Amino acid sequence: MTASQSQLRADAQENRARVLAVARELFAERGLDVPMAAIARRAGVGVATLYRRFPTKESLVVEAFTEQFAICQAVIEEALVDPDPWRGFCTVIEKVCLLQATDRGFTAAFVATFPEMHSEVRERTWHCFGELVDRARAGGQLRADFSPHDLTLVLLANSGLAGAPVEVAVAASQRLVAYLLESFRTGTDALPPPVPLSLDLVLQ
Amino acid sequence: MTASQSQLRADAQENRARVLAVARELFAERGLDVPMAAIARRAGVGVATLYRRFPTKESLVVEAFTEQFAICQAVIEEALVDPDPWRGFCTVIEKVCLLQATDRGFTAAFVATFPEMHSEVRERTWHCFGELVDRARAGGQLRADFSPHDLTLVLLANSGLAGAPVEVAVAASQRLVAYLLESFRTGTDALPPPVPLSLDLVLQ
DNA sequence: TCGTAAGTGGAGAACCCCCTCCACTTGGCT
DNA sequence: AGCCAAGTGGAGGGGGTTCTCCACTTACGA
Repeated sequence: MTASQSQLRADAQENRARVLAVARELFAERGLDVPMAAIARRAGVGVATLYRRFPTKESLVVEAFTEQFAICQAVIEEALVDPDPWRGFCTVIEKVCLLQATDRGFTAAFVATFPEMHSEVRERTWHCFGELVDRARAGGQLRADFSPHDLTLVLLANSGLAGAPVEVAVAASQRLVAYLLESFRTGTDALPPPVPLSLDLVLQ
Repeated sequence: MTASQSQLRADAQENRARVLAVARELFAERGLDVPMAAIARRAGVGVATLYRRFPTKESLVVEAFTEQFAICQAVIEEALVDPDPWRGFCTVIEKVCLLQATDRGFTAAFVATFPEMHSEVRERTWHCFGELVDRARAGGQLRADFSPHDLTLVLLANSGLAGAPVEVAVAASQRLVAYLLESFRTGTDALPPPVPLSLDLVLQ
Protein backbone atom coordinates (compact mmCIF):
# COMPACT_ATOMS: atom_id res chain seq x y z
CA MET A 1 0.00 0.00 0.00
CA THR A 2 2.94 2.29 -0.61
CA ALA A 3 2.40 5.36 -2.72
CA SER A 4 4.13 3.82 -5.73
CA GLN A 5 2.05 0.65 -5.46
CA SER A 6 -1.36 2.27 -4.98
CA GLN A 7 -0.67 4.60 -7.91
CA LEU A 8 -0.51 1.54 -10.16
CA ARG A 9 -3.64 0.48 -11.95
CA ALA A 10 -5.22 -2.70 -10.57
CA ASP A 11 -4.23 -4.92 -13.52
CA ALA A 12 -0.74 -3.51 -13.60
CA GLN A 13 -0.32 -4.17 -9.92
CA GLU A 14 -1.34 -7.77 -10.39
CA ASN A 15 1.02 -8.21 -13.32
CA ARG A 16 3.85 -6.78 -11.31
CA ALA A 17 3.21 -9.19 -8.48
CA ARG A 18 3.02 -12.15 -10.85
CA VAL A 19 6.28 -11.16 -12.53
CA LEU A 20 7.99 -10.94 -9.18
CA ALA A 21 6.69 -14.34 -8.10
CA VAL A 22 7.78 -15.96 -11.36
CA ALA A 23 11.17 -14.30 -11.14
CA ARG A 24 11.70 -15.71 -7.66
CA GLU A 25 10.71 -19.16 -8.88
CA LEU A 26 12.96 -19.16 -11.90
CA PHE A 27 15.93 -17.56 -10.15
CA ALA A 28 15.66 -20.23 -7.47
CA GLU A 29 15.35 -23.06 -10.00
CA ARG A 30 17.85 -22.00 -12.63
CA GLY A 31 19.96 -19.20 -11.18
CA LEU A 32 20.21 -15.59 -12.31
CA ASP A 33 21.13 -16.55 -15.87
CA VAL A 34 17.52 -17.14 -16.78
CA PRO A 35 16.61 -14.69 -19.59
CA MET A 36 14.18 -11.86 -19.01
CA ALA A 37 12.08 -13.18 -21.90
CA ALA A 38 11.59 -16.49 -20.08
CA ILE A 39 10.34 -14.70 -16.99
CA ALA A 40 7.99 -12.58 -19.07
CA ARG A 41 6.68 -15.62 -20.93
CA ARG A 42 5.99 -17.66 -17.81
CA ALA A 43 4.32 -14.64 -16.20
CA GLY A 44 2.15 -14.25 -19.29
CA VAL A 45 3.26 -10.72 -20.12
CA GLY A 46 5.43 -9.10 -22.75
CA VAL A 47 9.00 -8.08 -22.03
CA ALA A 48 8.04 -4.42 -22.25
CA THR A 49 5.72 -4.79 -19.27
CA LEU A 50 8.49 -6.36 -17.31
CA TYR A 51 10.91 -3.57 -18.16
CA ARG A 52 8.33 -0.92 -17.34
CA ARG A 53 8.17 -2.16 -13.74
CA PHE A 54 11.83 -3.11 -13.39
CA PRO A 55 13.97 -0.82 -15.50
CA THR A 56 16.87 -3.23 -15.42
CA LYS A 57 17.45 -6.90 -14.82
CA GLU A 58 19.52 -6.08 -11.80
CA SER A 59 16.66 -4.13 -10.25
CA LEU A 60 14.42 -7.16 -10.67
CA VAL A 61 17.02 -9.35 -9.02
CA VAL A 62 17.37 -6.94 -6.12
CA GLU A 63 13.62 -6.71 -5.60
CA ALA A 64 13.20 -10.49 -5.93
CA PHE A 65 15.76 -11.21 -3.23
CA THR A 66 15.21 -8.47 -0.66
CA GLU A 67 12.79 -10.80 1.10
CA GLN A 68 15.40 -13.55 1.43
CA PHE A 69 18.00 -11.11 2.68
CA ALA A 70 15.55 -9.76 5.23
CA ILE A 71 15.05 -13.33 6.41
CA CYS A 72 18.81 -13.70 6.88
CA GLN A 73 18.88 -10.51 8.90
CA ALA A 74 15.98 -11.77 10.98
CA VAL A 75 17.67 -15.13 11.55
CA ILE A 76 20.72 -13.41 13.00
CA GLU A 77 18.74 -11.07 15.22
CA GLU A 78 16.63 -13.94 16.44
CA ALA A 79 19.73 -15.98 17.25
CA LEU A 80 21.01 -13.07 19.30
CA VAL A 81 18.13 -13.33 21.76
CA ASP A 82 18.63 -17.09 22.19
CA PRO A 83 19.89 -17.65 25.73
CA ASP A 84 22.29 -20.32 24.42
CA PRO A 85 24.72 -18.46 22.11
CA TRP A 86 26.17 -21.64 20.64
CA ARG A 87 22.75 -22.88 19.63
CA GLY A 88 22.06 -19.44 18.16
CA PHE A 89 25.32 -19.60 16.24
CA CYS A 90 24.53 -23.04 14.81
CA THR A 91 21.02 -22.01 13.88
CA VAL A 92 22.29 -19.02 11.92
CA ILE A 93 24.68 -21.11 9.89
CA GLU A 94 22.22 -23.93 9.34
CA LYS A 95 19.34 -21.70 8.28
CA VAL A 96 21.33 -19.45 6.00
CA CYS A 97 23.06 -22.40 4.36
CA LEU A 98 19.73 -24.12 3.85
CA LEU A 99 18.35 -21.00 2.19
CA GLN A 100 21.42 -20.88 -0.01
CA ALA A 101 21.19 -24.56 -0.96
CA THR A 102 17.52 -24.26 -1.77
CA ASP A 103 17.83 -21.22 -4.00
CA ARG A 104 20.19 -21.40 -6.92
CA GLY A 105 20.30 -17.64 -7.45
CA PHE A 106 20.90 -16.75 -3.81
CA THR A 107 24.65 -16.33 -3.80
CA ALA A 108 24.87 -14.52 -7.12
CA ALA A 109 22.05 -12.22 -6.06
CA PHE A 110 23.77 -11.55 -2.78
CA VAL A 111 27.00 -10.71 -4.53
CA ALA A 112 25.22 -8.55 -7.12
CA THR A 113 23.20 -6.73 -4.48
CA PHE A 114 26.02 -6.32 -2.02
CA PRO A 115 27.65 -3.15 -3.38
CA GLU A 116 24.44 -1.12 -3.41
CA MET A 117 23.16 -2.35 -0.07
CA HIS A 118 23.00 0.49 2.43
CA SER A 119 26.25 0.07 4.31
CA GLU A 120 24.21 0.85 7.39
CA VAL A 121 22.35 -2.47 7.03
CA ARG A 122 25.53 -4.37 6.31
CA GLU A 123 27.25 -2.91 9.33
CA ARG A 124 24.34 -3.75 11.56
CA THR A 125 24.13 -7.38 10.41
CA TRP A 126 27.83 -7.78 10.66
CA HIS A 127 27.86 -6.26 14.13
CA CYS A 128 25.10 -8.61 15.30
CA PHE A 129 26.94 -11.65 14.06
CA GLY A 130 30.15 -10.42 15.70
CA GLU A 131 28.26 -10.13 18.96
CA LEU A 132 26.95 -13.68 18.58
CA VAL A 133 30.44 -14.97 17.90
CA ASP A 134 31.84 -13.16 20.94
CA ARG A 135 29.22 -14.63 23.22
CA ALA A 136 29.61 -18.15 21.87
CA ARG A 137 33.35 -17.87 22.30
CA ALA A 138 32.97 -16.50 25.82
CA GLY A 139 30.63 -19.40 26.59
CA GLY A 140 33.47 -21.74 25.71
CA GLN A 141 31.58 -23.73 23.09
CA LEU A 142 33.00 -21.91 20.06
CA ARG A 143 36.70 -22.33 19.47
CA ALA A 144 38.75 -19.28 20.39
CA ASP A 145 40.38 -18.84 17.00
CA PHE A 146 37.11 -18.72 15.10
CA SER A 147 36.89 -15.50 13.13
CA PRO A 148 33.68 -13.76 12.12
CA HIS A 149 35.12 -13.75 8.62
CA ASP A 150 34.68 -17.49 8.71
CA LEU A 151 30.98 -16.89 8.14
CA THR A 152 31.83 -15.64 4.67
CA LEU A 153 34.07 -18.65 4.24
CA VAL A 154 31.19 -20.97 5.10
CA LEU A 155 28.80 -19.14 2.80
CA LEU A 156 31.19 -19.24 -0.13
CA ALA A 157 32.00 -22.90 0.45
CA ASN A 158 28.34 -23.73 0.70
CA SER A 159 27.63 -21.83 -2.51
CA GLY A 160 29.82 -24.31 -4.34
CA LEU A 161 27.08 -26.90 -3.92
CA ALA A 162 24.47 -24.79 -5.70
CA GLY A 163 25.03 -26.46 -9.06
CA ALA A 164 23.46 -29.73 -7.98
CA PRO A 165 19.71 -30.37 -8.07
CA VAL A 166 17.96 -29.07 -4.98
CA GLU A 167 17.56 -32.28 -2.98
CA VAL A 168 21.19 -33.20 -3.53
CA ALA A 169 22.36 -29.69 -2.75
CA VAL A 170 20.38 -29.61 0.48
CA ALA A 171 21.66 -33.00 1.65
CA ALA A 172 25.24 -32.10 0.74
CA SER A 173 24.93 -28.73 2.40
CA GLN A 174 23.68 -30.32 5.60
CA ARG A 175 26.63 -32.66 5.73
CA LEU A 176 29.09 -29.89 4.96
CA VAL A 177 27.60 -27.68 7.65
CA ALA A 178 27.73 -30.55 10.13
CA TYR A 179 31.41 -31.10 9.37
CA LEU A 180 32.18 -27.41 9.72
CA LEU A 181 30.19 -26.87 12.89
CA GLU A 182 31.99 -29.80 14.36
CA SER A 183 35.36 -28.25 13.81
CA PHE A 184 34.09 -24.88 15.00
CA ARG A 185 33.22 -26.42 18.30
CA THR A 186 35.07 -27.90 21.19
CA GLY A 187 33.60 -31.43 21.25
CA THR A 188 32.26 -34.08 18.88
CA ASP A 189 28.92 -35.24 17.51
CA ALA A 190 27.49 -37.66 14.97
CA LEU A 191 27.20 -36.46 11.37
CA PRO A 192 24.20 -36.74 9.09
CA PRO A 193 24.61 -39.66 6.66
CA PRO A 194 27.06 -39.40 3.74
CA VAL A 195 25.77 -37.99 0.46
CA PRO A 196 26.44 -40.12 -2.65
CA LEU A 197 27.79 -37.11 -4.51
CA SER A 198 28.96 -38.67 -7.74
CA LEU A 199 29.35 -35.99 -10.35
CA ASP A 200 26.63 -37.63 -12.43
CA LEU A 201 24.24 -36.48 -9.77
CA VAL A 202 25.71 -33.05 -9.49
CA LEU A 203 25.44 -32.31 -13.19
CA GLN A 204 21.70 -31.90 -12.96
CA MET B 1 57.28 -35.52 -31.42
CA THR B 2 54.03 -37.36 -32.01
CA ALA B 3 53.00 -37.98 -35.58
CA SER B 4 50.31 -35.27 -35.46
CA GLN B 5 52.78 -32.76 -34.00
CA SER B 6 55.67 -33.45 -36.35
CA GLN B 7 53.33 -33.22 -39.33
CA LEU B 8 52.70 -29.60 -38.43
CA ARG B 9 54.82 -26.96 -40.07
CA ALA B 10 57.33 -25.32 -37.70
CA ASP B 11 55.50 -22.00 -37.45
CA ALA B 12 52.16 -23.70 -36.99
CA GLN B 13 53.56 -25.83 -34.23
CA GLU B 14 54.83 -22.77 -32.42
CA ASN B 15 51.50 -20.99 -32.80
CA ARG B 16 49.69 -24.00 -31.43
CA ALA B 17 51.91 -24.10 -28.38
CA ARG B 18 51.48 -20.37 -27.77
CA VAL B 19 47.70 -20.63 -28.05
CA LEU B 20 47.66 -23.45 -25.53
CA ALA B 21 49.85 -21.53 -23.10
CA VAL B 22 47.72 -18.40 -23.41
CA ALA B 23 44.55 -20.44 -22.99
CA ARG B 24 45.86 -21.94 -19.77
CA GLU B 25 46.77 -18.48 -18.51
CA LEU B 26 43.44 -16.90 -19.30
CA PHE B 27 41.34 -19.85 -18.14
CA ALA B 28 43.22 -19.76 -14.85
CA GLU B 29 42.84 -15.99 -14.48
CA ARG B 30 39.30 -15.45 -15.67
CA GLY B 31 37.62 -18.85 -15.90
CA LEU B 32 36.28 -20.63 -18.95
CA ASP B 33 34.05 -17.71 -19.93
CA VAL B 34 36.94 -15.95 -21.59
CA PRO B 35 36.08 -15.55 -25.30
CA MET B 36 38.01 -17.41 -27.96
CA ALA B 37 38.77 -14.08 -29.62
CA ALA B 38 40.54 -12.90 -26.47
CA ILE B 39 42.74 -15.99 -26.45
CA ALA B 40 43.54 -15.53 -30.14
CA ARG B 41 44.35 -11.85 -29.66
CA ARG B 42 46.68 -12.42 -26.71
CA ALA B 43 48.38 -15.27 -28.60
CA GLY B 44 48.86 -12.96 -31.58
CA VAL B 45 46.92 -15.12 -34.04
CA GLY B 46 43.54 -14.91 -35.76
CA VAL B 47 40.58 -16.90 -34.55
CA ALA B 48 40.74 -19.12 -37.62
CA THR B 49 44.17 -20.36 -36.61
CA LEU B 50 42.86 -21.19 -33.21
CA TYR B 51 39.91 -23.12 -34.61
CA ARG B 52 42.11 -24.96 -37.07
CA ARG B 53 44.07 -26.50 -34.19
CA PHE B 54 41.17 -26.88 -31.78
CA PRO B 55 37.96 -27.49 -33.70
CA THR B 56 35.81 -26.51 -30.77
CA LYS B 57 36.16 -24.44 -27.62
CA GLU B 58 35.54 -27.50 -25.54
CA SER B 59 38.42 -29.33 -27.21
CA LEU B 60 40.70 -26.44 -26.29
CA VAL B 61 39.50 -26.60 -22.70
CA VAL B 62 40.08 -30.34 -22.55
CA GLU B 63 43.57 -30.05 -23.98
CA ALA B 64 44.42 -27.12 -21.73
CA PHE B 65 43.46 -29.00 -18.58
CA THR B 66 44.59 -32.57 -19.23
CA GLU B 67 47.90 -31.67 -17.61
CA GLN B 68 46.20 -30.52 -14.41
CA PHE B 69 44.02 -33.62 -14.28
CA ALA B 70 47.03 -35.83 -14.78
CA ILE B 71 48.61 -34.05 -11.81
CA CYS B 72 45.56 -34.88 -9.70
CA GLN B 73 45.79 -38.49 -10.71
CA ALA B 74 49.49 -38.51 -9.86
CA VAL B 75 48.84 -36.89 -6.49
CA ILE B 76 46.47 -39.66 -5.53
CA GLU B 77 48.74 -42.45 -6.72
CA GLU B 78 51.67 -40.88 -4.92
CA ALA B 79 49.65 -40.61 -1.71
CA LEU B 80 48.89 -44.30 -1.97
CA VAL B 81 52.53 -45.25 -1.61
CA ASP B 82 52.98 -43.02 1.45
CA PRO B 83 53.50 -45.31 4.44
CA ASP B 84 51.31 -42.99 6.54
CA PRO B 85 47.84 -43.17 4.98
CA TRP B 86 46.50 -40.21 6.95
CA ARG B 87 49.32 -38.00 5.73
CA GLY B 88 48.62 -39.23 2.21
CA PHE B 89 44.96 -38.45 2.60
CA CYS B 90 45.67 -34.91 3.82
CA THR B 91 48.16 -34.32 1.04
CA VAL B 92 45.63 -35.30 -1.61
CA ILE B 93 43.03 -32.91 -0.30
CA GLU B 94 45.48 -30.09 0.25
CA LYS B 95 47.13 -30.36 -3.14
CA VAL B 96 43.98 -30.73 -5.16
CA CYS B 97 42.29 -27.87 -3.33
CA LEU B 98 45.32 -25.69 -3.86
CA LEU B 99 45.22 -26.44 -7.58
CA GLN B 100 41.55 -25.60 -7.61
CA ALA B 101 42.01 -22.34 -5.72
CA THR B 102 44.84 -21.27 -7.99
CA ASP B 103 43.02 -21.90 -11.24
CA ARG B 104 39.67 -20.26 -11.80
CA GLY B 105 38.70 -22.55 -14.65
CA PHE B 106 39.61 -25.78 -12.91
CA THR B 107 36.24 -26.83 -11.58
CA ALA B 108 34.28 -25.88 -14.67
CA ALA B 109 36.82 -27.67 -16.86
CA PHE B 110 36.62 -30.73 -14.68
CA VAL B 111 32.85 -30.75 -14.90
CA ALA B 112 32.92 -30.15 -18.66
CA THR B 113 35.52 -32.85 -19.23
CA PHE B 114 33.98 -35.34 -16.85
CA PRO B 115 31.40 -36.95 -19.16
CA GLU B 116 33.87 -37.71 -21.92
CA MET B 117 36.66 -38.92 -19.67
CA HIS B 118 37.35 -42.59 -20.21
CA SER B 119 35.34 -44.20 -17.45
CA GLU B 120 38.33 -46.47 -17.05
CA VAL B 121 40.43 -43.56 -15.79
CA ARG B 122 37.66 -42.32 -13.54
CA GLU B 123 37.17 -45.75 -12.03
CA ARG B 124 40.86 -46.14 -11.42
CA THR B 125 41.21 -42.77 -9.69
CA TRP B 126 38.11 -43.39 -7.66
CA HIS B 127 39.32 -46.82 -6.67
CA CYS B 128 42.70 -45.44 -5.56
CA PHE B 129 41.10 -42.82 -3.42
CA GLY B 130 38.76 -45.41 -1.91
CA GLU B 131 41.79 -47.50 -1.03
CA LEU B 132 43.44 -44.51 0.62
CA VAL B 133 40.31 -43.81 2.62
CA ASP B 134 40.06 -47.43 3.74
CA ARG B 135 43.65 -47.48 4.94
CA ALA B 136 43.38 -44.15 6.74
CA ARG B 137 40.21 -45.38 8.44
CA ALA B 138 41.82 -48.65 9.36
CA GLY B 139 44.75 -46.73 10.79
CA GLY B 140 42.30 -45.02 13.14
CA GLN B 141 43.20 -41.48 12.15
CA LEU B 142 40.29 -40.92 9.77
CA ARG B 143 36.83 -40.95 11.31
CA ALA B 144 34.87 -44.11 10.64
CA ASP B 145 31.86 -42.37 9.09
CA PHE B 146 33.89 -40.53 6.47
CA SER B 147 32.62 -41.39 3.01
CA PRO B 148 34.70 -41.31 -0.17
CA HIS B 149 31.90 -39.17 -1.58
CA ASP B 150 33.03 -36.53 0.87
CA LEU B 151 35.92 -35.86 -1.49
CA THR B 152 33.42 -34.50 -3.99
CA LEU B 153 31.84 -32.54 -1.19
CA VAL B 154 35.18 -30.95 -0.35
CA LEU B 155 35.93 -30.20 -3.98
CA LEU B 156 32.57 -28.57 -4.58
CA ALA B 157 32.80 -26.55 -1.39
CA ASN B 158 36.30 -25.45 -2.25
CA SER B 159 35.16 -24.45 -5.72
CA GLY B 160 32.90 -21.86 -4.13
CA LEU B 161 35.99 -19.81 -3.28
CA ALA B 162 37.12 -19.56 -6.89
CA GLY B 163 35.45 -16.19 -7.46
CA ALA B 164 37.92 -14.34 -5.27
CA PRO B 165 41.32 -13.09 -6.51
CA VAL B 166 43.95 -15.80 -6.36
CA GLU B 167 45.79 -14.85 -3.17
CA VAL B 168 42.53 -14.52 -1.28
CA ALA B 169 41.17 -17.74 -2.73
CA VAL B 170 44.31 -19.64 -1.77
CA ALA B 171 44.34 -18.33 1.79
CA ALA B 172 40.63 -19.01 2.19
CA SER B 173 41.00 -22.46 0.71
CA GLN B 174 43.78 -23.31 3.11
CA ARG B 175 41.69 -22.32 6.08
CA LEU B 176 38.66 -24.21 4.79
CA VAL B 177 40.72 -27.32 4.19
CA ALA B 178 42.24 -27.05 7.65
CA TYR B 179 38.77 -26.84 9.19
CA LEU B 180 37.54 -29.80 7.20
CA LEU B 181 40.57 -31.99 7.79
CA GLU B 182 40.18 -31.29 11.47
CA SER B 183 36.68 -32.66 11.53
CA PHE B 184 37.69 -35.58 9.35
CA ARG B 185 40.19 -36.63 11.93
CA THR B 186 40.09 -37.97 15.44
CA GLY B 187 42.08 -35.26 17.24
CA THR B 188 42.73 -31.52 17.13
CA ASP B 189 45.27 -29.09 15.70
CA ALA B 190 45.83 -25.38 15.26
CA LEU B 191 44.32 -23.67 12.22
CA PRO B 192 46.03 -21.35 9.78
CA PRO B 193 45.16 -17.72 10.56
CA PRO B 194 41.68 -16.38 9.74
CA VAL B 195 41.15 -14.83 6.32
CA PRO B 196 39.59 -11.34 6.29
CA LEU B 197 37.05 -12.40 3.70
CA SER B 198 34.90 -9.31 3.39
CA LEU B 199 32.95 -9.45 0.18
CA ASP B 200 34.77 -6.35 -1.08
CA LEU B 201 37.81 -8.55 -1.33
CA VAL B 202 35.97 -11.41 -2.91
CA LEU B 203 34.47 -9.31 -5.71
CA GLN B 204 37.83 -8.99 -7.45
C1' DT C 1 -21.23 5.79 -21.81
C1' DC C 2 -17.15 7.63 -23.12
C1' DG C 3 -12.40 10.06 -23.06
C1' DT C 4 -8.01 9.62 -21.82
C1' DA C 5 -4.08 8.52 -19.24
C1' DA C 6 -2.06 4.40 -18.10
C1' DG C 7 -0.68 0.02 -19.56
C1' DT C 8 0.58 -3.45 -23.08
C1' DG C 9 3.01 -6.68 -26.54
C1' DG C 10 6.11 -7.71 -29.97
C1' DA C 11 9.45 -6.25 -33.37
C1' DG C 12 13.98 -5.00 -33.57
C1' DA C 13 18.43 -2.30 -32.24
C1' DA C 14 22.78 -3.02 -30.13
C1' DC C 15 25.87 -6.12 -28.31
C1' DC C 16 28.52 -10.43 -27.46
C1' DC C 17 29.29 -15.12 -28.22
C1' DC C 18 30.99 -19.48 -31.13
C1' DC C 19 32.37 -20.88 -35.32
C1' DT C 20 33.10 -20.88 -40.83
C1' DC C 21 34.66 -19.28 -45.28
C1' DC C 22 37.87 -17.72 -48.43
C1' DA C 23 41.22 -14.78 -50.57
C1' DC C 24 45.87 -14.09 -49.27
C1' DT C 25 50.71 -15.30 -47.33
C1' DT C 26 54.56 -18.28 -46.31
C1' DG C 27 57.65 -22.27 -45.01
C1' DG C 28 60.32 -25.66 -46.92
C1' DC C 29 61.36 -29.01 -50.56
C1' DT C 30 63.38 -29.34 -55.19
C1' DA D 1 65.00 -19.23 -57.24
C1' DG D 2 60.46 -20.87 -57.57
C1' DC D 3 56.40 -23.70 -56.61
C1' DC D 4 52.55 -25.16 -53.88
C1' DA D 5 50.62 -27.41 -50.00
C1' DA D 6 50.06 -25.75 -45.64
C1' DG D 7 48.90 -22.04 -42.86
C1' DT D 8 46.79 -17.53 -41.95
C1' DG D 9 43.60 -13.42 -40.63
C1' DG D 10 39.47 -11.05 -40.61
C1' DA D 11 34.79 -10.52 -42.17
C1' DG D 12 30.44 -12.20 -41.25
C1' DG D 13 26.58 -15.99 -40.41
C1' DG D 14 23.68 -17.74 -36.79
C1' DG D 15 22.08 -17.62 -32.25
C1' DG D 16 21.83 -15.70 -27.75
C1' DT D 17 21.29 -11.80 -24.52
C1' DT D 18 19.38 -7.06 -22.54
C1' DC D 19 16.73 -3.33 -23.32
C1' DT D 20 13.79 0.34 -26.42
C1' DC D 21 10.18 2.09 -29.36
C1' DC D 22 5.64 2.72 -30.73
C1' DA D 23 1.12 1.62 -32.41
C1' DC D 24 -2.56 -0.56 -30.06
C1' DT D 25 -5.71 -1.80 -25.93
C1' DT D 26 -7.86 -1.18 -21.52
C1' DA D 27 -9.21 0.40 -16.79
C1' DC D 28 -11.72 3.70 -14.55
C1' DG D 29 -13.27 8.62 -13.19
C1' DA D 30 -16.56 11.92 -14.93
